[in-house]
Amino acid sequence: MSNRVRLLGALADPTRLRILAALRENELSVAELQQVLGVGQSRISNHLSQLKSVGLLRDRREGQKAYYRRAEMGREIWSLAEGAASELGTHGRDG
Amino acid sequence: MSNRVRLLGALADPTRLRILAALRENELSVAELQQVLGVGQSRISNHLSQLKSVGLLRDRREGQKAYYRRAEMGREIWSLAEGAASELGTHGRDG
DNA sequence: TTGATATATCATGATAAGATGATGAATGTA
DNA sequence: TACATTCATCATCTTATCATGATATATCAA
Repeated sequence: MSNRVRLLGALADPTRLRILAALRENELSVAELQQVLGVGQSRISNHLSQLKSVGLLRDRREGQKAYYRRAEMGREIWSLAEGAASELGTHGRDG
Repeated sequence: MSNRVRLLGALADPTRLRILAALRENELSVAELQQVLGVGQSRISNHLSQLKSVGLLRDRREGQKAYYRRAEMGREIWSLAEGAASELGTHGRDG
């Protein structure tokens, strides 16, 4: 599948949009994202992996922790992601 | 699911991106889209239905024919859709 | 070494998405 | 009326996606 199609697919999920929104200002570790989003560890980790694989996130290892942050992306992308994320409840299961 | 998430999901498919690209300038009937994309009728019709349901397309009936055209949308959306569509071969099965 | 913590990955099951072929409804024409 | 055309919808199958729980890997501390 083409990269941009995969990128669009990565954006089309409430959990991933919430992750991206949570990382708007700061990088966060996986455990911190678990806290913020209230979802399980493997679930977070898998979504992070997908977001990283399409280039939306980067990570940084520090000891046991992995910190994730937004990658450099065109404004269009973040604008769209934030618009979509804003339609989701901050803790809503879905959207 | 939230409307914007559904919209992003609608964009995350090669066939739908090719439909949107084909409708860049003119409206087209379902049969014309079949010709242009080289895919079956029910497949086109289902994708058109989904694109319409998320607000990306509008349709117009004229006799037996149904003409589809792009709806009014923020430039971000079309820019993203066209960028993604440009990564797909004009007749490629996938991407 | 042992044990705790943080994260990734694997296996499974449930649900959703997409493709296809068949059928149905509406329109047009002879 | 009968038949063709255009499109939508339905049933089915296959494949992909997502959530969950279990296990594996890596780091750190005692």
